[in-house]
Amino acid sequence: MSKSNNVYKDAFNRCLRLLDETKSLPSEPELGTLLGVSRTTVRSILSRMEETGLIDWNKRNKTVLRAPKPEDFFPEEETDTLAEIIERSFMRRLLAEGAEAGMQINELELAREIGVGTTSVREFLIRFSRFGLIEKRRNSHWVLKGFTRAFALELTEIREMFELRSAAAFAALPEDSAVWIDLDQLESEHRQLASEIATRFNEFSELDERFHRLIHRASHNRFIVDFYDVIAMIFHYHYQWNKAEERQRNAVAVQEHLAYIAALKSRDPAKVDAACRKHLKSARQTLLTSIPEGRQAQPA
Amino acid sequence: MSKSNNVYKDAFNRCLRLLDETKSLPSEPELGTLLGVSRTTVRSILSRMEETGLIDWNKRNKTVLRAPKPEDFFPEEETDTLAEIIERSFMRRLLAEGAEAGMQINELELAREIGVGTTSVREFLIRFSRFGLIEKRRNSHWVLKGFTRAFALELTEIREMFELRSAAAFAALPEDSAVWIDLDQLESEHRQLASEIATRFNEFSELDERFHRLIHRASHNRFIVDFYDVIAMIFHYHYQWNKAEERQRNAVAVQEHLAYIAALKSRDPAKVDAACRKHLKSARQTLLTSIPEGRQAQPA
DNA sequence: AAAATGTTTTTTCCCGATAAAAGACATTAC
DNA sequence: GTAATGTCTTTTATCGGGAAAAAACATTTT
Repeated sequence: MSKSNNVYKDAFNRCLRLLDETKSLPSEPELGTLLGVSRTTVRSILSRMEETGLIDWNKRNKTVLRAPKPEDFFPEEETDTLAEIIERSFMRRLLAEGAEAGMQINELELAREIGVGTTSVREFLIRFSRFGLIEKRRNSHWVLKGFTRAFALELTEIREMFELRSAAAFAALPEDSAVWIDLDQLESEHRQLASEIATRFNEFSELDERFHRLIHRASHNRFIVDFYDVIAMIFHYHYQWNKAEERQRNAVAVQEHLAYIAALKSRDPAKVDAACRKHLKSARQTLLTSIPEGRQAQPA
Repeated sequence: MSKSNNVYKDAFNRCLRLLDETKSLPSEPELGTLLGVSRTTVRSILSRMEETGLIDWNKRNKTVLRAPKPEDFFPEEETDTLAEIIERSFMRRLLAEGAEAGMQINELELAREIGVGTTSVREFLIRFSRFGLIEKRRNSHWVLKGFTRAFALELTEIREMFELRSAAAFAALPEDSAVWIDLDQLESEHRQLASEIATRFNEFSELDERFHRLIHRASHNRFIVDFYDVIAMIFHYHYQWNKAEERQRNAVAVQEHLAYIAALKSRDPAKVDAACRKHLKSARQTLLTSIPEGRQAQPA
C-alpha cells in the first residue's frame, strides 16, 4: 500500500454534503474545481456514488437518488493526509512532559511509532524545521530545541516587528481597496462572537487567524506572510494543550481586536500603532504565562 | 547504488592534507572530531591509506610513509553531497534565461535530468521552498515564483529590518563580550583585503557573509539568524551569475564595512544606525540593478 | 466549436530495501 | 581505570517500484 487514497475519501465526503443541496450534480470539470481535485478523482467519486445508489450517472446526467446517510461517509480518520497524521503525533510528543531541549529525534523510531515510512517522516521534519524548534546534525539525527521561554520570546519579537509594519501598511491602503470590505466582514463576525462569547469562545482561534492573516497580507511581503505560519502552528497546538483561562483570554482578545479594527478604520497611524501594540503585548503575555517555568533549554 | 560515499571521499581528501603536516596521525576518535565524521569513516580512510602505501597502520601507530600525490585524491566532483549537486543544477536552471515566474517545476523531470532519485529532489525542493522562490500546489507540481524585482524588494525589506535591529543589539553588548574580539579580527581582515583589493576582490563574498552573520547573531533570535541563509543563498548564486562591476562593487562595500565596524566600536546608536543604513542601501541598490528589467512576475 | 465525457499517459506520494555512515558495546592497551 | 581499538547494531541517505492522483489526449455530445 504505497499511497493512501485520502484525497478521494475526503473529496467524497465533501461531495456527499453537496448532495443535500441539489437534485443533480454539475459537470465533471466543475465538480473538480469545486472540490479542489482532478477529474480522475471526481470520476472515482461518481463511480462509488452510483454503486451505492446515491446517484444515477449517465454521461452528463447525474441525478441524485437519495439523501446521504451517515454510513455513506468515510470515517474521518481516513481522510487525513499523512503529513497531518505525522504532525499530530509529533506535536503530541513535543508538547508532552519530558520533551526536553537537546533531546535527539530518531526518524526510524518516529516512523515505526506512527506506522509510516521513513521518507514521509523525513519530509515532515524538513518542512517542520523552519519553525525553529528542531535542527539537523549533518548525516546524523535531529535535535529538539524545545518549546522554551526563549523560543516564545524570539517568536513574539519577530511577530511584533512584522505585525506593526503590516498594520501601518494596512492603514495606508487606499479607500477603494478590497481589504476594507474584508475588514468590515471580520468586524461584524467579531461583534457577533463578542455577544455570544460565553458559549462560542472556542471559535475565537479560527477568527483570530483570519484577522491576523488579513493584516499581514497588507505588507505585500512573502516572508512576513509566510512567517504567520509559524505563529499559527504554535498557537494551534499550544492552545490545544493549554486550555487554562481560555474563555477569559478569548473574551479579552475579541475586545482588543475590535479596538484594533476601529484604529485601522480611523487610518490614524498613531492609533493603529497603539492598538496593535496593546493587543500584541497581551498575546505575548498569554503565551509566556502558559509556558511552564521548568522548560528551559539545556546547554548543548 | 543507494547511497554514495561522498562523506568518506571528502574526509579522505581532507585527511590527505593533514599528512603533509605530521609524521604520524592521532587516535581514531581524535581524527573523527577533526574531520567531522564518525570513527567508522575514519577507519575506512585509514584502511585505504594503508592499502595505497600512504601510512603504516598498526593499532595506535599510524606512521606517515610518504607525502600524498595528486592522484591519491578523489576527484572533487565525487566529494559533493547530493544536495549540493541538486542545488547547483536547480539554480543554474533558475537563473538561466527563460525561467519565468509561473513556470511549473516537475520533480520527475528534474530527477531524470540530474540523474538522481525523486526522493532527493523532493527533499531538496521542500528545503528550498523556505527561500520564497517556489511554492507547492497540493498533490501537484511546484510553481516557480521567479527571481523578480518584487522578490528582491521583499527580501531586502526584511534584511534591513533585521540587520538594523541586530546592529543596535550588537552595539549594546557589554565591553567584555567575545564579539568585540571577533569584530577586531574581522576589521583587520577587511583592512588587509582593502589594501589588496585590486587582486583579491573576489574574496570579499566570504568575508561579507562572516561579517553579517556575526552581526545577526547579536540579535539572539533564531529567526533572524536563520533568515541570513536566504540572503546568503541569493547573494551566492546571484553574484556567481552576475559579475558586472564586481571589483568596483566590492571595493565600495569593503569601505562601507569599515565605516560600519567603526560605528559599532563607537557604540553610539545613532552612528551605528547611519552606517548600517548606508551599507544596506547600497547593497540593495546593487542587487536591484543587477536584475534584468524584463524579469517580472506573470499573473498566476 | 465549445464543452463535456472517455481513455491513456505522466507525475506525485509513499513504501520497502540496501549501502553508507553513525553509534553502541566489547575488548584490549597503556 | 581511562582511552584507545575491534566488532556489532542502528540509523541515515537514497533508490526503485507501485498505487493514487493529476494531466494530457481523443472522442463524443450539444
